[in-house]
Amino acid sequence: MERARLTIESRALHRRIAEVEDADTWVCRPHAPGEIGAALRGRELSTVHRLGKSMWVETGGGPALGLHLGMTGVILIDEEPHPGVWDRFALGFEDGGRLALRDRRRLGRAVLEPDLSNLGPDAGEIGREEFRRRVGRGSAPLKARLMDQGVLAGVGNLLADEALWRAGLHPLRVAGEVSDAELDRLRRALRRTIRDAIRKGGAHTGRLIPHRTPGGACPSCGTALERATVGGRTTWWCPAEQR
DNA sequence: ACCTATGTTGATAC
DNA sequence: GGTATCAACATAGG
Repeated sequence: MERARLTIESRALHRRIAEVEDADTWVCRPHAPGEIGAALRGRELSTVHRLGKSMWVETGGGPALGLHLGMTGVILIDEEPHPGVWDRFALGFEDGGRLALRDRRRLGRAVLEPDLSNLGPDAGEIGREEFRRRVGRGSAPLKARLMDQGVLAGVGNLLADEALWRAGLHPLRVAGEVSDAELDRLRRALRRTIRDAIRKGGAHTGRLIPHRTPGGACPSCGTALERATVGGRTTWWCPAEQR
């Protein structure tokens, strides 16, 4: 999502919106077709922000446009519409260019004035004390706690596996029983993981990620990785190094 | 054909 | 209230 934000920041700001493709009522829910268009036509994108996996674009006095990529969404600027039907939402600019949300699975969202009140602080920015307070509590598995967007915004399945592996912490540990020293270690690993992911282009660039597959081994010690469902998501970890 | 998987998240049930 | 489960989407692969 930070990649998408930077793309918009560098290539789409200060361009005037001439038309809006908002006919997909699933991706644009709860808006009716034409509603986003009516609100944004004639506006210019002024600034773009991100909190965790959510992004919003301010439109110089108009309503903010919230964008979410779901699992398969990507932001494209000035690209031709895909031959298929994967462009679920788009802004057409006065200069002839275009900003598109291309999303095969349609789990992404485009919405006016997005509600961000259920999100915790950004996972890459949170301080030590608040991280301890928010993550180190409850009876849920540590990984589930990490991925709870109300606790911490921005950690998805891959990032969680990668950060826990780097920190040497078992995903099934009870969150409330993790020590402060371990939480500090986890926060540092998570920060590093997020920065690396942003720099390299995504959470899939992590070191553990390529090995999250049947027969995969820990890239550090060679032990066969274990797999289970944790927090509803497929989870891989090294039984030798993560405790 | 049927079942599984997926860089997510919301509504719902216990 | 916190936690777990299922459903929403579309596609690919065994």
